[in-house]
Amino acid sequence: MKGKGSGKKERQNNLIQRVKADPFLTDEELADVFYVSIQTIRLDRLELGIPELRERIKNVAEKNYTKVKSIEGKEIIGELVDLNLGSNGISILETNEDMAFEKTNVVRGSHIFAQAESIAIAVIDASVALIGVANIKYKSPVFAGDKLIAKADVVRTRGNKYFVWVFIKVKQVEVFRGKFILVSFSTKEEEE
Amino acid sequence: MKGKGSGKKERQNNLIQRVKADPFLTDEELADVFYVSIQTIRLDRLELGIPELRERIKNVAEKNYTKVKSIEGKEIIGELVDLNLGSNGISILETNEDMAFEKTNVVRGSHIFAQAESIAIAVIDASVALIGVANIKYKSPVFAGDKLIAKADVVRTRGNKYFVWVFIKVKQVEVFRGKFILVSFSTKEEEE
DNA sequence: GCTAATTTTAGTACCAACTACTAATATTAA
DNA sequence: TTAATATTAGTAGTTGGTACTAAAATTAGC
Repeated sequence: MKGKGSGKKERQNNLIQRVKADPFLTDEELADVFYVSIQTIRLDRLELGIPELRERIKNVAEKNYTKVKSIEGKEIIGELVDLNLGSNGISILETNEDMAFEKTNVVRGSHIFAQAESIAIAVIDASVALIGVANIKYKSPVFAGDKLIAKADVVRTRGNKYFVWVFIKVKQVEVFRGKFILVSFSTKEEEE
Repeated sequence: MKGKGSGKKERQNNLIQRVKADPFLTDEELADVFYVSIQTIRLDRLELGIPELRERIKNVAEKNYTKVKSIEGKEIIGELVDLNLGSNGISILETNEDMAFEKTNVVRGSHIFAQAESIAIAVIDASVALIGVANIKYKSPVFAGDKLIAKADVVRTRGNKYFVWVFIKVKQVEVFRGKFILVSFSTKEEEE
């Protein structure tokens, strides 16, 4: 056996890793990496079902194109399953490992907060709403993959202030509760 | 003049819009859209400095590749500019319109919360930290483009509980304050 | 209306990064 | 040493282009 990690199997395993780590490598570059010919790389890709460079790039572009939008562009975090304006609402958020800390797989608090904030804003019957105060408590850690069910209830309204309670549960177990005081702005035009 | 929005200028303006809206269109498809030849589309792209399909896809892929990571993969939100473990820390977060509500340009509370949570976790000297309770207040709205400066101070430590205050300011004006009670887990191996 | 300028098409050669295929050469195993 | 497996070489064809030349169509100016 030769110096590198020779042998077909090893090379193919490494190839999978390489391509996953950097999908922007051409067959030629990969051939250089593994000290084999382009043809060998192509045979490997064929056997492993790895698409060609352009396909890979396209996949990354397409996946992320919608992904980015759904993360930062969405006005509501989680899926709204029930909503009675001015009264209550329910939203569901499926968590995944991208939302969690690498080491522990525990979902970052901000994602849970985002769902809660989002449903709280959605439930009040005002065009523009902002959080004034929030009093929140994380009761137990949420792990990647957990399905979060958030219930929001408007408990009081006073002028442009709304008091909303939000409870989030995972499999009937409460993992978060928060009291939000939302303030709705009158849409005053352009004030610098 | 013909039916569609004929004229070079109009077509080119529309072309810019089209390509921006969907970067995955080939010259051929664009030619069909505007009822002109492929050559015309290519001249237009040349004049407008619009790169070819593959370049566009690559750009989307590359931009989002790092972008997605920086949004959801990052362990710390904002840039850590000062950190004294167990005592205090400062982070800076540049906001943009992606973080804000479309209508009002007001930055979503969850982003501010995320910065605060993140610096609070960073500042305590424990490998794994989770929020137990947070008592927070948004003092005035933050607009897209504002630079958020977050200061965290550990005010008390009791067993595995840490009490951290976080203040966030925009141009010396306080926009957020929050009291976090963080709980550090002893890294118990694999408990299902 | 007629010429000149502009715009649009057509057509060719060439490129990158492939696929799909055939065939030869190395390497390894029995 | 022969058979099986793995690797390399080489050709033709594909997509979605660039870069270029040249002809045809359209429009503007007078």
